[in-house]
Amino acid sequence: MTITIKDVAKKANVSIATVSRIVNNKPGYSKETEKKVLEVIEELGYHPNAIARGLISKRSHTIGVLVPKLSSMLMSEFISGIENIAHQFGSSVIICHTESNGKKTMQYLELLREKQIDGIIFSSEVLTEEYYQFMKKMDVPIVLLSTVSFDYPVPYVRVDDQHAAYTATEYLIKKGHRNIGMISGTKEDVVAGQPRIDGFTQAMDRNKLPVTNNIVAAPGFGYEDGKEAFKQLITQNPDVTAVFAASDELALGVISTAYQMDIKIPDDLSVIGYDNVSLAEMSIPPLTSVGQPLSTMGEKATEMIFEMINTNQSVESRIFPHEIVERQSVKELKKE
Amino acid sequence: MTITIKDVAKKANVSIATVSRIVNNKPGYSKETEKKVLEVIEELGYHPNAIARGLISKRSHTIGVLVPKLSSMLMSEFISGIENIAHQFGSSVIICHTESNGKKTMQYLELLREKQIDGIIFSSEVLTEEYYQFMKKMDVPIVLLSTVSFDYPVPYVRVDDQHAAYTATEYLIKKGHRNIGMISGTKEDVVAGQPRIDGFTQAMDRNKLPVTNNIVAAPGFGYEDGKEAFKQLITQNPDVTAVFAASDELALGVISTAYQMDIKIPDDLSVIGYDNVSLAEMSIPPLTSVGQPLSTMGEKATEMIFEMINTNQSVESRIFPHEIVERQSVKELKKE
DNA sequence: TTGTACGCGTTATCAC
DNA sequence: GTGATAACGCGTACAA
Repeated sequence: MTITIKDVAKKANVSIATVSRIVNNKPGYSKETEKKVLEVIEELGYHPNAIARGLISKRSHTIGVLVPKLSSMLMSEFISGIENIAHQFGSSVIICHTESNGKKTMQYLELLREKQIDGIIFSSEVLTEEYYQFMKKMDVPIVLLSTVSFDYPVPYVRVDDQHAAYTATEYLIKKGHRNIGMISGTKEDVVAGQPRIDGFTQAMDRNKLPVTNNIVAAPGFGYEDGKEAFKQLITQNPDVTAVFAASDELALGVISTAYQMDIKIPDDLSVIGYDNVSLAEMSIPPLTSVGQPLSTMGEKATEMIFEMINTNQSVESRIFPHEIVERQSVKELKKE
Repeated sequence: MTITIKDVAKKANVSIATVSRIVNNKPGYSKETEKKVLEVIEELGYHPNAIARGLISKRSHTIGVLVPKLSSMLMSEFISGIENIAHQFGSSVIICHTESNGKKTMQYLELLREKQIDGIIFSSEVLTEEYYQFMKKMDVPIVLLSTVSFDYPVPYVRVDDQHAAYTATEYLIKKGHRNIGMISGTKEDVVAGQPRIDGFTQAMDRNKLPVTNNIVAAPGFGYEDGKEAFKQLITQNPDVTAVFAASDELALGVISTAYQMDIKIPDDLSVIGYDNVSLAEMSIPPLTSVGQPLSTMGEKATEMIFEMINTNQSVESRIFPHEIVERQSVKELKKE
């Protein structure tokens, strides 16, 4: 038997309306009745039922977050920021790990619709037509986190991947490297794949450095992917002096493989990663990486959701700055 | 304007009762009306409102998960398993990162109560009196994941930490090590601290190996903690040939510091970690570790929650087996 | 300042 | 087979 507002009202000899006012700090009651009701509430251990409230207010105080199951390092930092802000706004967060599987994503979206969530942070895959149409019908605020949409007017929070890749490459070049390899994602990946490749080639081009057999596209962004890709890279281009990896796990893979091949990092080979997850500092040697303010980005995305909820109009997208976090995996190459 | 069961009923010229029956597959309607109603549902794009349903059924189809903000590596694997099963049961998961801060934990518990969640997986800190009493009043199933309670009858899912630590230590001893150091958690930590220390000393004792200055208690289980602790260990006991670290991150810290001190792993020093998170395989050299079936444990805990919900009675606790995952950070010590 | 009564969207219990 | 109608727990016009 859960105890309800009625029980309080009865015991306090007031109407449920009065109790409701007091609970919600709406004006319209005397100090005395307040005191009395508060006492009864305490005595009975009454607590409002958010479900019943939600039915009226049409707000569930819950937001949904769609993230890919992979790359959990990245996501846990995003989620940390998201949850932090959501909690400040008195809302909770439902995490949906989509394992970049279209079907499961749709299942989750249906779940979120049923639950009447107040907003969605979409951080998986690309925003496809199917997802977009579905969410649009749900009629709740959406923001894209570290993802892009093709043609739909959905605000996003991310870094400029191409620019970041450009910066990383140029960093390597400034350190004196000429023959630089890249372990990239796939070209089909319009978020973390092609743009970073573009940034890389752009930097190489502007510095009049050839890009012939320098790029190996890994099927994913994981550690094993990095190992395999590096083997291929070193085979097709044995003279590389530096590698730009499109993720930190990828970078760890190359470091590991290099270690096995007795290639010293950074003496024989410089390596720079991407994302600057906590892993990076734990690497041996500590990994220089392109840092994104992951937690902050998660926070901003969440703030945008609530702003959209409260103002009922869209907000501006936000590109966050990236930075090179220098550690010890890159070495300056002496001119000869 | 969300469209409701009423809209469907009106348009289909039936009562809302009939629509409800059809939506929920309750008997009591003809094939024809079913067809008609289904068409209207499709046409209008009607979807039941889980909040309204929850108000009646008293089930929110949501479970709450309390996890510490730290040790996110561990937690993300737990959560993966939890979410997987929860989704199979048609429920969603609210994650609450408690940052092992008593106040925030209570705030979250209050949030979960308001939201009328159906069950709680508690995986932070120790289950204190305060938490237990609160949750007990909520009157929902609870299971402890990788945690213990003092005296309360709450089912749990975990490994036998003491035994696992014993196994790890004995593994090192079998490899010929005699002077073995341990980087532990704090003694006050009755979950991952003292039990692992006990397992360690027990193994040492049984093998008649002295434990004098072999143990350094780190304040936490992180990378930096490991670095600091190892510095202390190597100072107070320069002859250690092997180290048992109470977490993988701790182990990475010792490997890193050892590397800086030009101590070769595993040639000069063997290291074994604990948890076997994904990090372990990415270490250089790959880290031998005591593995827990993290994802499976999360799954089991969740299954237990739903069993308790459905049967309305408690379930048995479950101790999962651990295993030594051999990689390359431990070397057999030659007898002299 | 306070109470009455209706509605939120749904399910369940009756009648018919 | 089908349809009113009363809950579920709460917020809020409106009236008093």
